[in-house]
Amino acid sequence: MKAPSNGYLPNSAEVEWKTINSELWHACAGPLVSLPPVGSLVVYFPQGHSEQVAASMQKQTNFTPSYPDLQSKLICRLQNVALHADPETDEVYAQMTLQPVNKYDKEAILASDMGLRQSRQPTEFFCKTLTASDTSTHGGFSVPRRAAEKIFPPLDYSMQPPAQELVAKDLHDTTWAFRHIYRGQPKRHLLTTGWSVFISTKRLFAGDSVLFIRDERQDLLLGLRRANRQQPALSSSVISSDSMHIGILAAAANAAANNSPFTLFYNPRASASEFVIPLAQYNKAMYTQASLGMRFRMMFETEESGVRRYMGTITGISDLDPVRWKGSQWRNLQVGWDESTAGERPSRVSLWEIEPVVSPFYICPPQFLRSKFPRQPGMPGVGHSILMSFYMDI
Amino acid sequence: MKAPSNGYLPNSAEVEWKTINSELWHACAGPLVSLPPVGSLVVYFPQGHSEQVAASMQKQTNFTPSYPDLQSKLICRLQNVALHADPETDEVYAQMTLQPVNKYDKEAILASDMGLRQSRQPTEFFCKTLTASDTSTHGGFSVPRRAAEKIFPPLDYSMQPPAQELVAKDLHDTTWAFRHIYRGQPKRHLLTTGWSVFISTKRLFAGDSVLFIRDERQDLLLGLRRANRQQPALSSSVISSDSMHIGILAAAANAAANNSPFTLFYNPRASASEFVIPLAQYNKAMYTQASLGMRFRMMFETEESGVRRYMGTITGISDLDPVRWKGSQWRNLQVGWDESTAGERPSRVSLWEIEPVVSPFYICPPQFLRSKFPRQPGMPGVGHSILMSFYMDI
DNA sequence: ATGTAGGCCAGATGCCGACAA
DNA sequence: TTGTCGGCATCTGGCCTACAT
Repeated sequence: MKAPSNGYLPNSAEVEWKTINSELWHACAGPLVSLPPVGSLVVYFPQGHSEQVAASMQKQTNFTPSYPDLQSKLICRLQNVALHADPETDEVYAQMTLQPVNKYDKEAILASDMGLRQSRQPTEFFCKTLTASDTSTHGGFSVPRRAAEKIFPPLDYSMQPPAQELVAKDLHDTTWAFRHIYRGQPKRHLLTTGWSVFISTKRLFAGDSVLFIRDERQDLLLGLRRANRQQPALSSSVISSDSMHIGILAAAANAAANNSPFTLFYNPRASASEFVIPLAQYNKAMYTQASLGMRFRMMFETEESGVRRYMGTITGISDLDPVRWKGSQWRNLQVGWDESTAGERPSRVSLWEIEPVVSPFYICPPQFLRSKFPRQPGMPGVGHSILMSFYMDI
Repeated sequence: MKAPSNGYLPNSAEVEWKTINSELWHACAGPLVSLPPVGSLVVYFPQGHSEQVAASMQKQTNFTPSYPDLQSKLICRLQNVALHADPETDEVYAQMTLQPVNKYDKEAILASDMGLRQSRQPTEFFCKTLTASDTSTHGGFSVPRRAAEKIFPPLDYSMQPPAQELVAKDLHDTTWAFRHIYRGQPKRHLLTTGWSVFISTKRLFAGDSVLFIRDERQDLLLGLRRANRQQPALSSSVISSDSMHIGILAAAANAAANNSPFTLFYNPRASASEFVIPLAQYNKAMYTQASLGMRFRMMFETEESGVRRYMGTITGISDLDPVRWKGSQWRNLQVGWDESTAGERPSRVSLWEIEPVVSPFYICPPQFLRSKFPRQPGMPGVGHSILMSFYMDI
């Protein structure tokens, strides 16, 4: 599982090898991001983009593109995944090549059994949101005690003061060196020399996060996640995102019509919700009968790169865009949240994002499920086994 | 012709008003950039992009998109133009909405008579390429004498030393203040206080250019043009440019098939050659019979934002991409240049970029022209009048 | 346990004329 | 005419501890 000279790749058998360190990429992408394995089937929901595009396009040009050939979902085979990081911002993104699949044949089911791959969090890492002091020109970086002891090589505490040089590599294989010192009253771990050039070169500010991970070879890797600063109005995202999204819709429509592959870019930290879903995950969700008042849990990322589940209730089921994407399941569930810090959580979610909280009484009998989701020709009857594994997962 | 509070717009009757200062935008775009007026007909040559896309796509994914419905050119009505500037880089670009036109009807000819609009250079402006001293932290900006006397408000030379504060606005309406002082031995104009923050905030380096223009209200405007630095490999341009270009091809193909409008972005300083050509300019070029050995002139931009013509000879006529865009006229002329500083000038150009150098003996009789470019059904016979105006223009 | 402020020194910033191309 | 350098005053950057939360 080891790539020759650049860390190791969890999915190296399936993911094309790139110079990007895959473990660091996933750490930067966050704990909730899991890319489907190459060769699997995925569901691509174009309206995930359309929603955002329509708003900005209408502002800009009073014109909304329409692609009548494009269904609200598109089942594809994932031909290729490549990991990238923007050299300016270190923003991580993935490039996927998708081949539309027309027939819902047996191969589809087999491939769907490849299932989801959990994105393993690196075993040893920490993530800290930068404070004003961390980013000031006046001083260095204050390392949380547990983090320093877990991740950094142990200091020689017989020295006065204990200190060493740390070397870490970022996603572009650029090397950064820091002086790690343990001093002050009370004693603390600090990064001094080298820290300010890192901060200024990467253009980091208070609120952004840095993460250090230690790989199997004890090498230090250094990633970052920028805070979601509001984009300046009429920014380059007009080009790089809107135009891209329009292009994605057009390319998907074209690819579906011609049975040809197309490429899209997935930026996990820019788009809050997935628009490429592993077919297994989608199928699993389709066995859930969503209903008003249904209780569910959903995972969110914490500031320290962990996950936490919040509970909510389905308050409505309706099309997000009844005109252009009627009957689409993309964010068709309106939800309320138990905890009142509401602004942070979305008011609309999709069925495959949530985990229903079920009591045995709420299990729908299989025959009801089949009547709502009739078995496709050539699709073997796997309802029970999937149903079982589904409940076992919860 | 004046917009209420933000400079004036040369094309204000036709170009939608934006918060971008149009005069400064055109100055930054360069003397050779002229946008066609809204409402006119333009020819869109998709392969201008395809050429670049194919190379990078094959590197990335071993997959070249193909859009069989897309002809090598697409006649469109220009519905809208908006001017923008990237807030990070100040790179100027235009956003155009194009409606494909299927019929080559009379309206097309009338619209084509709207002709080209010359991009007027601002009357009072100067452009200087920054030296190492200009960008060093050690000092300020040395203003060329003629430039300072032409553009800046006159100094009070009775002061010792003569000095004043200059205030200028950039494309984002951000205000910059500089101390303008006339001192030294020999005397010279310098910008001191305020200059270094401008340099560092805009991230300018030796080789980049700044330009000061004075508008009709005597206000100073401040633009910049970055040197063509080589892009870092696998940069964000993979997203913002390649994906965009693919999207443009797909969107154009879709729009042509559905007779619907599409939007594209035109970055005049990134793409060396036009891919949106005013129909009048195209038609005019089509009355030129290109032949091996033909002499021509072509305009290029000088470093100081002027233009100069170089002479060359047509050395070959061949398809740029014989497989996918057979018979396309986009850069189908291979050329040699008279002056031997060859590397700077392209080896392939398109017919509408050049000005043939003709002697009376080389004028083709009209009947020959007609046999090569047969009159379209419904297209009135305007050959002679256009032919005349063409030669008069030279 | 860790964020921020004050002290203090070294090195960078930035204004100047000299000189040369 | 204007690019670069040496001289020099000033200010910021950056390492340290103290103190507060």
